[in-house]
Amino acid sequence: MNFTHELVQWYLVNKRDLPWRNTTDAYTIWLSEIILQQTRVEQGMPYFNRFLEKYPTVTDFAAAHEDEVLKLWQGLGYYSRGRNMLKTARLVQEQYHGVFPQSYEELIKLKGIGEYTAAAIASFSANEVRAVVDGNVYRVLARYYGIYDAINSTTGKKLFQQIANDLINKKNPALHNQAMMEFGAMLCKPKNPACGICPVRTGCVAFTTNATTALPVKLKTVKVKERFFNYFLVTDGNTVLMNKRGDKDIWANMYDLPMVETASLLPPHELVILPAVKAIFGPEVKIIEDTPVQKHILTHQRLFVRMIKTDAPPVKLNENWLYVPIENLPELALPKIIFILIKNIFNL
DNA sequence: AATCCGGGGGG
DNA sequence: CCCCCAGGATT
Repeated sequence: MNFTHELVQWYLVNKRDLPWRNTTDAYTIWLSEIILQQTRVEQGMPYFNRFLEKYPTVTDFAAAHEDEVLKLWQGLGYYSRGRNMLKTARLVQEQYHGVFPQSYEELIKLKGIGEYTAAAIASFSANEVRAVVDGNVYRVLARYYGIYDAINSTTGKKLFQQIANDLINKKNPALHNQAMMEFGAMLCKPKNPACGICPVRTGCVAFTTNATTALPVKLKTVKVKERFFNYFLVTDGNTVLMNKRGDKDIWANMYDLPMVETASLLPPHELVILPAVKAIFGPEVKIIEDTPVQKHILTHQRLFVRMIKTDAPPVKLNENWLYVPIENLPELALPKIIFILIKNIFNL
């Protein structure tokens, strides 16, 4: 038996029972694939179930409001996935009359669908012969063939895609793709791969040359920026002043609070004399409470977040600000760190 | 080609 | 602390 045939045999015995594997409905598969981008199966699973329950068809999804989608997406991260899903659902409703495309050529045109996702939906829903290359496949191929080209270089990506294209089983591409990914996720793991029980280890270059920890090769990690978010809690006990974020920075179109960003961590008494703060609250800002600074880690940023409670209403309201009744706070899509702060303050 | 976009889990 | 996760869009 050859390499890929062995992996399929391994898959048939060892596969997990995942809900999106029991359907060929392109909409359902699309839902799962977007949710699972850069996301572990265990983390995405509850979101998949909630989305499918709330939006059983793409027509239901297309009728949603963006605030509602982002709320449902809350906590999962990479929120552009949710925003792009709504755009795509509406386009599918309008231009495809609610019938989700199944062909790679149509899928690749849609927002939020790249090479991997188009190949995944096309193969799983219609058995189109398209090889998926995700993080698992990169790792399996790099190790088995001993490929040291970086998986995040342009030439590396093309090389791995080409190899995957050459390997794919034309009789059953869906099964082949599932097997490649599941094998990478369950056995040929990033750390401590289970080489001892691997059915293809004798043909694996990484195993026979003791190079599993060195493969795959990935180019430099980007440096992390530190940012300092000083939030202001303005509340009269009934409402809270909230801010709807713009579409440029992190957490696009989600809700947080009025905030002044500083280049370093300032003590409260230095913070309140900043021009940016005075422009909002006037010359005198009374600090009622100051929460401990919390560190919040993102992929490219380290956030230092604090919240200062004041009783004085702002002298000048930003156009993106609105007073929200406290009982309505659970309806807003909040970034994780804001959700935690709000929850602690109002015991929600 | 580089950079940005979250949050969680494992070692 | 560092790396990775069923990646994609933007510049």
